[in-house]
Amino acid sequence: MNVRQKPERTRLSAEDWEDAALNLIAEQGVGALAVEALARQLGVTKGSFYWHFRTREALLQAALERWEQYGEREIINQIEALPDPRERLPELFRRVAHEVQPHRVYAALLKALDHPLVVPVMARVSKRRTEFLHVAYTEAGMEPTEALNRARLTYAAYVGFLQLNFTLGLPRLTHEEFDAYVEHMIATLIP
Amino acid sequence: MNVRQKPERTRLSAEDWEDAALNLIAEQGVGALAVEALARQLGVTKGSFYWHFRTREALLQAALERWEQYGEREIINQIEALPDPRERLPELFRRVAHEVQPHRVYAALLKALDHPLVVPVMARVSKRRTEFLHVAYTEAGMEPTEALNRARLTYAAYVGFLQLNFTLGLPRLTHEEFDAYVEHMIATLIP
DNA sequence: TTGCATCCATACGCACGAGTATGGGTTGCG
DNA sequence: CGCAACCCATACTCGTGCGTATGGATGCAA
Repeated sequence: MNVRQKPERTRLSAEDWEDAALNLIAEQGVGALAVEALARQLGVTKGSFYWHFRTREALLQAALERWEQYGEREIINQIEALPDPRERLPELFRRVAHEVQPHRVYAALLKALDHPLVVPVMARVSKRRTEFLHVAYTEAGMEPTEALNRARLTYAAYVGFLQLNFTLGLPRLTHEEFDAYVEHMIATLIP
Repeated sequence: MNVRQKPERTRLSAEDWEDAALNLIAEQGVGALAVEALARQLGVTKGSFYWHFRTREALLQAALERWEQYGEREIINQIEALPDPRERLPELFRRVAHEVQPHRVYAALLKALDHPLVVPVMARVSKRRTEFLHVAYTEAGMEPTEALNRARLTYAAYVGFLQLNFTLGLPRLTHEEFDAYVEHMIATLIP
């Protein structure tokens, strides 16, 4: 029903603008989020935009909220369904490693941590994920204090890898090398 | 009225501009690097700037080169002087953890990885440091392949920690918690 | 069909920051 | 002393991107 492709542009909704904004952020970063550029991409003009949103910041705000809520139902929920707690962490690592697309926005927002609207969102998301890791490590048999530090270390490694390999594109890893790296992470970080 | 209050220096050199640029980058990011803002901070006007540099990009380029060359003689050289290879990695971790200031520019550049001038610099610096870790892990008794992955993991953890705690300011760690985290890193990542 | 809300186009104002033109002041040196 | 080379101030131009004003087009309900 909702056939919204590039050639066939019916009327737009606020959600369409938010999705387009997230795509643009994922590809070119928060700094590249300009209303006229987005309008061109959607096949309309600024007049449309300023009917749906009061300002550019409002769009960013809405897009971030949308992304955060969408992220609620992410891999974490599937992982928690696994019966054996000891299976969860390795499985989490492997899944995260092979789901490339969802991390693009996160990597882009990581580079926009100077923007006031981005900071609280990233703080919440990162906190939530780190806490999940904390619980997972505890359930895997670690004592709480050590589990917390391990969770921080793990998440830092994730974030750093995103920056280095994703954004910086260094080093260029083949599939085999990448898989070996993931297995090395698992062997090193999971007791 | 003597308008020039802060520095005694009445005439500026290109190096003065580059240092000021690096300070501004460390505090407010690459995006905040504006010539008129810098000029105000230095107590002069644009006229001075465009005598020393042809363009804004030229200043950024020069500042990055200056930072990279300054970074050559960093902690790494001191660490290599340690006689016992097994002592080097723990000592490196502890020193890096307590030298806060030199990481500010690196953290800021991490958020500017979409800028064409920043990417090659960061690629070189990160590559150099990772290779140093690779050698260090090898000398500590690891086999080369595992040592390389461990080096990548370690450096990713460093980068991620920078982003999360430095830029995002999360979580707020006390000195004791931070030291405990560092020791946990050492125990986990160093064989 | 009429009337109203929704959605968009066109044309503008305006702030901000990069870069230019040009002249004045300062310093070193013969 | 005097003259360059050097350093900086003032006053512009110009492109870009946000936001506004206003009217036209489209869909839906009565």
